[in-house]
Parts: sequence; structure tokens; C-alpha cells
Amino acid sequence: MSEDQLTPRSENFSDWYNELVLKAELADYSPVRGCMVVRPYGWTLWENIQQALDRRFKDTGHVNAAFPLFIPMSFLEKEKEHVAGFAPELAVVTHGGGEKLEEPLVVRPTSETVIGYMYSKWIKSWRDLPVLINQWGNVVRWELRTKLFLRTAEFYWQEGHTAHATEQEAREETLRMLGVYADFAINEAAIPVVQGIKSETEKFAGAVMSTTIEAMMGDTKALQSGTSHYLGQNFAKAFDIQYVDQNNTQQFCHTTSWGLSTRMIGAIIMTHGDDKGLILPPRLAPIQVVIVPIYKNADEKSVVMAVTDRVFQELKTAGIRLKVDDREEVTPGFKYNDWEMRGVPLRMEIGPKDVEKNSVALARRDRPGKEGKTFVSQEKLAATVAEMLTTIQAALLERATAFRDANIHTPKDYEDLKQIVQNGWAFSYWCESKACEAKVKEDTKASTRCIPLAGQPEQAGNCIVCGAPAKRKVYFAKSY
RNA sequence: CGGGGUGUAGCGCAGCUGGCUAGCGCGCUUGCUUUGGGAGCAAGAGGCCGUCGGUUCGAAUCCGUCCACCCCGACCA
Repeated sequence: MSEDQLTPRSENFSDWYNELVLKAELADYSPVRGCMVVRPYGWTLWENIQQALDRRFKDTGHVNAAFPLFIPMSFLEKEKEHVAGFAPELAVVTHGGGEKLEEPLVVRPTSETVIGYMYSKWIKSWRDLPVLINQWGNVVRWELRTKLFLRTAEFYWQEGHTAHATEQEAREETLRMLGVYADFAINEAAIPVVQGIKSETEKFAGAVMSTTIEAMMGDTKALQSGTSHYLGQNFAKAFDIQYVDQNNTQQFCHTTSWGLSTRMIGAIIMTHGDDKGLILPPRLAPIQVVIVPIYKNADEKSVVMAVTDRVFQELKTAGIRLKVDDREEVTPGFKYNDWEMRGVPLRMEIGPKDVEKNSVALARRDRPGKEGKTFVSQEKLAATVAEMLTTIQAALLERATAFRDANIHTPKDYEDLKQIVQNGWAFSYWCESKACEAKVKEDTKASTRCIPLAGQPEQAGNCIVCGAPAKRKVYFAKSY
């Protein structure tokens, strides 16, 4: 139970987040440093995320498979940048069955290498392409500084790995899947995201191009919420993924990879949550509606529960995920606070007065207090509830979008940029040099988040840092 | 991995410069009364004082070690 007050979000965002994850029973710390235990409520949320994504993957022609957790150390070493990027955070297995292994096994930090190895066996002809495979699983990266959901040593995700005949096809796939992530984030998680390209310094180790969906959290920091990479022929050459084309010549494939992790849960928490706790988007919420029956005595209880049971069945049949909180040991007031903390989008109260008037009370989580409470008829209740859930979903997206837009600014000059990134995102021209990027980072701790695909100006301008000619604008922001 | 902080009941804390049987609030258990915004009363249960070692007649308290977590840096989905 969570009787204690949550640290207000405005007072200390980090404490608020940590307390909320624990109190809402999304996750808990594990006995192993840096790892997390995802509790049933958090895992159900993840399952809903998985379903929404998996549906989209299937719709775009992908199939699921499973590749091993262990990867021979030598595989990682085959792609130079890849191993350089991941070496510091590898977990390595040196013993098995009481014997020292001939070759150490890496616990996968990502699966490009094993999958590349398999692809080289499976792909022979242009007729075998494209290969469009996704895997749901867990990976391990030995992180030094961890935070539940946002960065843990082990995390759960999906990784898509595709192989194509041409660069164009692979680049299209990269952007297609970025679009899938953006569609998911916006329409399921109600998180407005910017689609864009990562800078050279920020891109994935071994990629030719990395793309990202960037989201703004409630403290204005940016969170990379999903990534999609065009890997060029880097992994194809390292693992000899070749096919014979129509002209009977050997060609290297062009590959992509794309991933979205349990970090998305952190994004949902930090985008929508408020001082009272979590606010879950109805489309992903494990419990969309909680019914709190109210009664004073056995007589009232029997009539109230009769209506409650009938309403429960009706909504359940309509496909709404709901729960009746019939706990006897806590008062209705306690339940209100408890479910608000857990982020259930809609609360229904059914009491003696409602039984009398053939009504129920509905309270919207996104609008606390009296403002969000209405009394509706029990007639056509499933339709009323479904409509209200849709309204809440839209309201969350609208609010998050307004917040984000209000905190993105175009700096007049470099001094202005330094101010802006203290509490928001700066959108400005950048010459795309590592030096300017590094200078911003050193001066402000803000990094380039992405060069957005949409919304680029027609005309060229001047780099906000050095004044050199610049073709494109970039977002600078502090990030998680 | 560097700098700072914290670790005493499930949770939040007190226990001061070394001393008695280690306390308080919340939660938990049982009973009765309650129930439309975090209920009340009564009686209970619950503690290797993070770990290992040292100083001491005596350590939750002093010293050291390690571990975990939090904050700030360097590194990252």
C-alpha cells in the first residue's frame, strides 16, 4: 500500500520518478546491481506495448524469431566500431559446467553479430531477400549509472534485423520502422515525438546512419525512445552476408536494425505523470477503468454490488479492461488516491444514490478533483465509457504536445542557446561539426538530439555556435 | 569509475559528545464501530541497527573495509 505522500514532481523530479515506480508497483530493485524486477503491473503495461508494436511489425511484413543470449566474443570483434562502442559495457561468461570456456561468451548487448552470422548462412540469392525478422528479448549492458526503466544493466526490448538487396531498400526500411515507432508513440502512448537523424557522435556503434524518436519529458529533458539504424554493408562485410544478384554476381547485403525497449515505460511515466502519481494512456493502461463501489451497510452493499456486477459484465463484454476494487478494509477515499497514484485513466463510483438515480460517477484521471467528475446514466454505459477513454487518450496527447511545443525555442545567438537548454530544447542551425557539438556539450551539458526529418527550413543559415554556413537545424537538449 | 550523501521493524525517521530492556509515526494482525476524497478506538505481532573486521570492560553510536542505493561528473537504449 502507498499511504505516504509522493514527493511532488515540481519539487524533485528524480525523487518523484523513483518513488512512483516503486509505489505504483511497476518495478523494484533486484538483488543484482543495476538490474530491475518488473512487477506484474509494469509487465502488463509492457505486454500492452508489445502487442501494439508487434501488430505493427506484422502489418509491415515482419516475422518473429529467437536468437541466443550468448554470443562468441570473437563475433563482437568482427565489426571494429561495434566492438569499440560496446566493449566497456559487456558482461562476459568465462566458465560453463565448471570448466573454463575455450572462448568467452558475451551476454548479448544487442544481436547484430549473431544474427548477421545466421543471415550469412540463410541468404544465398536475391530471391531470399528481403529478410525481415524481429526478436523480443532481453539484453545486458554493464551500465555504471542505472535508473529503473531508463537505464538498467539488463532490459527488455525488441530488436528488428533486416537484410536487403539495395541501399535504397534498406534506407526505406530504416525510415519505415522509425515511422512505426513514431506512430506507436503518438497514437498508443500519447507521447509526441520528433523523428530525426542522430549526429555522428550520437549514432549507434557500427551504423552508417542512426535515426531516433525523441520525446520531451515533464522536466523538459529529452529521451531517446526508440532507434532505427541503417547499417550499410558494415555488418554484411564483417559476417559475409552475400547474395547472388540477377546478373549472377556476388553482392553484399544492406542491413538495418531497430529497437524499442522498456525505457518506453519510463517515457510514459515522465511524460504524463503528475503530483498525484502516474497517468497512463488508456490504450496501454493495464486497467482502464476501476470501479469503486460505495455502501454503508449490508443492505446498501447488496443493491450496490448488484449494479456493480452488472456494469462490470457489460464493460468487460465491450472489451474494456477493468477492475472492481471491492476491498473492505479501506475507505473509498483511500481507493481514489490509490488508483490515481497507479494512473488508472478512469474511475467509476457506484453508490446508493447512483443506484437510485440509475447513474454512475465517472472521474477522469487527467483532470483531478471535481472538474473531471461527471454523473452519467447507466444506459449505454459501455459506449459512454469507451468514448471517454478516447477523449482522455486525445487529451493526454494534446497536453503533452502543448507542453513540448511551449518548451522548444529558437535561440537568437549562442548565449541565448545556453539559456534555453537549461530548461527546454533549442532548435537551431548547426554546421554538423563535432567541434561545435562538443563545445555545446561542454558549456551546457546539452547534446544534439537529432536533426529532424520534418520541419527543416527552405533556406540555409548559420551555425549557432561558430557562424559557419549550415544547411539543417538540430535540437540541442539535455537528455536522459 | 571519480566527488558528495544515505543505510536502525514492510515504509518514513529519532536515537546528540560511547552506557540501562533500541524508540516514534505510518503500515501489518485481531475485534468492534466506520465507509460519496487518504476512518476511529482497543489489544497485539514485528529489529543479525547494511557487511566484515578493529578499538573498548562495554559499540546502533568511535575507526577501517566491503556492499547497496541516491545526487553530481565521465560513458550509454
